[in-house]
Amino acid sequence: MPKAYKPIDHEDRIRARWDSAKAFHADPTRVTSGEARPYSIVIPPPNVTAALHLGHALNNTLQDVLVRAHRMMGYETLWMPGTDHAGIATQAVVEKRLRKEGKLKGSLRQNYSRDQFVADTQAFKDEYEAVITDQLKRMGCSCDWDRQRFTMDDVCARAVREAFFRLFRDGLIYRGKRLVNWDPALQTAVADDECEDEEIDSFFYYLRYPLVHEDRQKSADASRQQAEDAQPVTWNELAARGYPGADQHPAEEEAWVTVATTRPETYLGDTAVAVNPHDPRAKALRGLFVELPLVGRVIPILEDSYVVLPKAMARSEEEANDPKAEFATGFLKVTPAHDPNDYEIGRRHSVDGAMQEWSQARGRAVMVNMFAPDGTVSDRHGWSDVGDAKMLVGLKRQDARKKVVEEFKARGLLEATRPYRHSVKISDRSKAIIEPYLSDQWYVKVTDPRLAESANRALAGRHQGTEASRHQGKADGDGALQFHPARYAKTYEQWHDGIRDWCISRQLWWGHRIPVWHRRIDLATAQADNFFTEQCDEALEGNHHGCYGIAVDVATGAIIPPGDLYPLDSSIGMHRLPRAGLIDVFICDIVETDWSPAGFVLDPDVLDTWFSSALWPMSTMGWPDPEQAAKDTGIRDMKDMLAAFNPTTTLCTAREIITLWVSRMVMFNRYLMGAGQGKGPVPFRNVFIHAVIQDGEGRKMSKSLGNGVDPLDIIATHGADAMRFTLCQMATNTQDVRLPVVKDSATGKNTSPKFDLGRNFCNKLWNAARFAVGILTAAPAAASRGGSAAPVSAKSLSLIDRWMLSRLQAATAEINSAVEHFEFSLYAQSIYTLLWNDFCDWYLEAIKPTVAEDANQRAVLRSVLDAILRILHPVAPFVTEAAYETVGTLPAAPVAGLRLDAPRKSGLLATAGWPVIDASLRDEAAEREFSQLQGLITAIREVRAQHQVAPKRKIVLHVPAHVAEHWRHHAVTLATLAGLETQTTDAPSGSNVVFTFEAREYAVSNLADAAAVDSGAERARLEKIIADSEKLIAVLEGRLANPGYAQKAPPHMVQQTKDQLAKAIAERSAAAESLKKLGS
RNA sequence: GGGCGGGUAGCUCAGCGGCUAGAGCAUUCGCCUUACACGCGAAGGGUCCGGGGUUCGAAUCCCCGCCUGCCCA
Repeated sequence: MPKAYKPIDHEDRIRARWDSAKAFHADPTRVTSGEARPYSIVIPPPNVTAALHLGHALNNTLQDVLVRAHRMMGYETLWMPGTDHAGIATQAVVEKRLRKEGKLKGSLRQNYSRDQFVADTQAFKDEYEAVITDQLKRMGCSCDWDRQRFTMDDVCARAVREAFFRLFRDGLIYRGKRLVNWDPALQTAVADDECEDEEIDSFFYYLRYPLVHEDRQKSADASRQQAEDAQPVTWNELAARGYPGADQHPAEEEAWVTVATTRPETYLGDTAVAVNPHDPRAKALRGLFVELPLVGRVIPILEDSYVVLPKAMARSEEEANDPKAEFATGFLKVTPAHDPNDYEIGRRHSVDGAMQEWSQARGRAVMVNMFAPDGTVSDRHGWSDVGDAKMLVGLKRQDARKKVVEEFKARGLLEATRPYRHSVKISDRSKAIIEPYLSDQWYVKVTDPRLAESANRALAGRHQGTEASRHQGKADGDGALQFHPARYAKTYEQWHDGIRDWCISRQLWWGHRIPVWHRRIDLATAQADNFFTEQCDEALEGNHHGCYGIAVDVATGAIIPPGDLYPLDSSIGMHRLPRAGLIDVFICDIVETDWSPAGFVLDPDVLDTWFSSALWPMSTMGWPDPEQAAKDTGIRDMKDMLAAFNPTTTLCTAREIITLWVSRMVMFNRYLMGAGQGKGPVPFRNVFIHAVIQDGEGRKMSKSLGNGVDPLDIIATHGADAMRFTLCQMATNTQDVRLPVVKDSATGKNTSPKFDLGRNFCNKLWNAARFAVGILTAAPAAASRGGSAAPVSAKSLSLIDRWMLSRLQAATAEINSAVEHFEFSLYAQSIYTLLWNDFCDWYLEAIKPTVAEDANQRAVLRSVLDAILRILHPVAPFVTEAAYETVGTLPAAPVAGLRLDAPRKSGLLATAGWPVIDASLRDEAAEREFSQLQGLITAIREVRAQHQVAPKRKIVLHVPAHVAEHWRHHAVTLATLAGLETQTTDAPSGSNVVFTFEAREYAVSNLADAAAVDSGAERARLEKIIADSEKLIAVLEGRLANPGYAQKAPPHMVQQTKDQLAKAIAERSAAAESLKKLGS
């Protein structure tokens, strides 16, 4: 074995051995046959948008630790790998790339073919999927690579279509016109989590809207000419109506109200002005209208308590302290199609009251959409009464804003402009400002109890009310889900309590096409238009395989049952003529029928990426048709995967994913699997949420900050194991962990000094193994390979060997518990202490003089080293496997109580048995005795260091006569580790140093050739001992002097304190005695 | 606004009712002691954020405050 462990010399070779042995291939039949218990994890599929970063490295390292440990523990272990198509992210990246390459100019939709774009993106995906897979392999991830999936491959696509179909059929997917977050650059709806809030410096604009009377009679039949119909209201009249402050204005002039807005351009879409009912001006305004300048639209004034009262009118301190009160005028322009709050106001008031009356009387829309999908002002998407505002049409939002402000100013209607800092929503992908936009979208009705409520019922600990409910629950998958750390269950639960329906359509090209065909038809002409084909009838009646249709009344939005649509007249055996009216017919088709000959159009949109991700624990295992999946992939045992591995054991992910992904997987798995209807099994029993890695300043690692660390750079410089060990060591149960980032001056790449820890540790292991191999090669542990020698019994072993086995037993127990409880940092800490401090610093040093002669000791050395390699393997798979290539060939002599099962595949450590160590090997007496020995050795070393005794010099230890017999048993160890020539009970003659150990006086002599002993240093040393003892004595005496202590503290505590005090006093007097001698 | 973390040695973190509060890195001193200088031996270094309370006893539990980070609206 070479002197230093160089990862680069081993990692590729080791990986190739694992691959060729199919060491990580999971066999579902071993589970279904009952031969082995399952352990399974599905990888959170990385986006194919970019290479993996350090967060992925952490996430995947932790999964691999779990997976490797359980594989060794004998579970049939599956780690399912794969990647995610990441719709919007990937589309944005590819679009940007095409522009950079000059292949795309202007609008993607108008200047590029959809098929070509999908092909380009597919190529991009192939490229990055390969990069990602390579990265995972380099990290040592023990995934079942033969089963790798992609969220858009055939198997997963079938799952998506089937899930959509079932949800659609069961009424859990619907289409609706709602206000969504619209990205005008990418021209698609985006989810809240695809946006960020950003503070910007902007303005509040104060716009005056002239008050008018509406001329009902004329307007009813001539709404286009409202401008002329409306009659101005004067201040005089307002004063007469009791409007406070109206008399401050010239009596005959036209009156107005002032609205405050940060987005003046949206006034084109205003359909009301709202005032708080508690506003003293409200009453005087009842029945009045305002007229929008330029547009000429006359809109009602309505009362809604959502409106913030101006500070001066605040009725409570709370209202006065509302930062908006500072800027409010008390009048709110209501733009339902372009603001979420206004949308709600619009909805509230279009049910009854002023707005309903207004909209019905005039046939006006409450929602006026004045933007095109690209964010320019448009009169073609729901805005018709343009009037004199024609000049604004076609302008971008910013330009429109300028123009509107200018026009108001020119008319004396701009009252003021005040600087205001507020936050706006920015699209993550395009950085465009999000526009609330009214559009037709598909929704999953997650608010249905069969989904959201089912997800919460899955939580463990929720159903502890009654024995019956708990019992009943388990069978359903209720109560089967557990979070680690447990506090995250709250996040999950609260999310479902406040959940809103999930918008699943995206106006993108990259993704799963929504499998719905649409046709709008007038029932009056339906028969003539050949609408009622047999196929169509069957779809609407739900009789056509793989097709399910619904008809929606365009006017009311209500679903029309097929029976109502064209009732069958049984007397003549034919359909009667259908009723009249416009209907929308939607046919969900997952057998890929071409409905275009029947006049249908396939929905152009794709599904939100999370829709396919939500099916991941099912789709990767062949749902809904495992037999077909087996045929498609050529993997025969694919048909058994669901039965063997779903529910999976654990999902390993980050915090923000709880709402995005965890929730949806639970809902879908429970709805679509097993008993279904929300009563099916959970997709995983445990959710482990790990920390987020930040840089040294507590900032997120990001490309724009340039503070990211590339896992491949660390693997290149430190090795995969070093990276993994360090990441594990950092993985505590807190929310985030910091990793100081520095730029390597040689390479210019980001790295962190923390990774040295892992590298040093791997090298330490390598050298310990190398040393042991040297010893065991010279003199094997057992006479012959595979010899039937009886196991070495701990009873026949030396103290040092019993101590080592005891330490190994304790550490293994600690690690077993750490694995079970997701305590990765503790795992790393335990193995570090075991290997470095116990095994290397003490055990290997202590056995040097004896191991060549002691076959039993060699048996222990061989076994302990083997066990260490095994328990370290999940964290550092490469270096342990590499060491095992040699260690595994050494003849072994078994140690009683320590079971080390042979590897299952090709002699690979990765498939070897996890050490099973009998509790009887725990030897507390040996630990106590050895720790005392360590104490004396340390005390001697301290004196040596203090007196600058040459490291190679052998010194003489003078021990008190009554403990001489005791230390004689440890003479060899003492001599080796403390550098003794001999130990004696004789008093030192000549130059020497006296020291105390366990309150007894010892001495060392022969420290130097010259007789000089530095009495100053010795004095300082003793004085420090005295000072420390005194500090301790004061503390302990104080504790005992406290009357409550003796009475209330447990007796063993009191006794312990007394013992400590006695010891401290003895320590102090011994040191004082020595000091006195030194002084004389 | 609601929820959840963190504040302990110069740095990164353990400890979460009772060890004179620990580890790694960094620092200082001495060593190329034939496994390892990616190493060995030794040392120095802390009003455990502040203030109250509970308790015989608080870094640890409770309350208030300050700072800091994240998630969801």
